[in-house]
Amino acid sequence: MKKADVFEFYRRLAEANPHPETELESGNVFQLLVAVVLSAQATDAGVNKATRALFAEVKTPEQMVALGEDGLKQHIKTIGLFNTKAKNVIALSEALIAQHDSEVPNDRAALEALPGVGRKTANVVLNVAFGAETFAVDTHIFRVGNRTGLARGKTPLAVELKLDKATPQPFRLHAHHWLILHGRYICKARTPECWRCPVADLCAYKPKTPPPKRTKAP
DNA sequence: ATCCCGAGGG
DNA sequence: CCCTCTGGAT
Repeated sequence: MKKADVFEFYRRLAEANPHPETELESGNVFQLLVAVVLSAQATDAGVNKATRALFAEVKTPEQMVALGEDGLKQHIKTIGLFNTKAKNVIALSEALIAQHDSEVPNDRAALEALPGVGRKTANVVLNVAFGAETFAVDTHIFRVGNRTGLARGKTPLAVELKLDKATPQPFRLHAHHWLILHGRYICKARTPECWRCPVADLCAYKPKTPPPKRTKAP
C-alpha cells in the first residue's frame, strides 16, 4: 500500500474511533497480564465474564498463588484452553514473586520469559500498560494486514515488522487497537462488512460482501 | 506441525 | 453443523 494511502487508512480508523481502549477488563497491570494470557483463542467478552469474579478476589500474584491452580480452573473453565492457562497463570504468578518483586516487568525479554507469555502477549502489555509503540499481531491484525494489503506476511512476526516500518506518527501508539477493532467489527474473518467499511476504497480485498438483505417491515 | 479447548455466531 | 476468538509450548 502506498505511503499516502497508509496514512489515510489510519486517519479514517482513528476518526471512527478517537479514543480506542482495550476491551479486556482489569484493575491493575497484573490483572491485565492475566487477562491477556487468558484471551488466547478466546473472545474478550468470554474472558471478561470469567475475570469479573476472579479479579474481585485476586488482585496480586500472591493472591493468585493462594487461590491455586484448581481454584483458578473453577473461575476460568468457561474459557477455551483452561487447563493450560490455569497452569501458566499460577506459574507466572510464582515467577513474578520470585524474580520481579511481585511486579510486572516493563521489559520484553522478562515478559516473554514468563510461562504462557509469548511475543504477542508481551506486545499487548508493553503497549497498554507501559505506553510502548508495539504492534501485537493477533488473529485480527494478521488477517486485516494481509487482506487489505496494509502489511502482508506469512507469519505474525513478519506482519509485525512490516507494521512497525509502515505505520507513521501520530498513529503508532494506538495502531494496535484501531486494527483490532476494525478486524473485530468490520473486517471480520468470515463475512467482512465491506459495505460499511471506511477504508474499502484503499483496500486490496476484491470479493466485497454484499450488504445484508433488509427484512420487510411488518 | 500439532496440541491445548469452551462459548458464541452463522 | 462448522468457524472463529487479542496464542504459546512442544
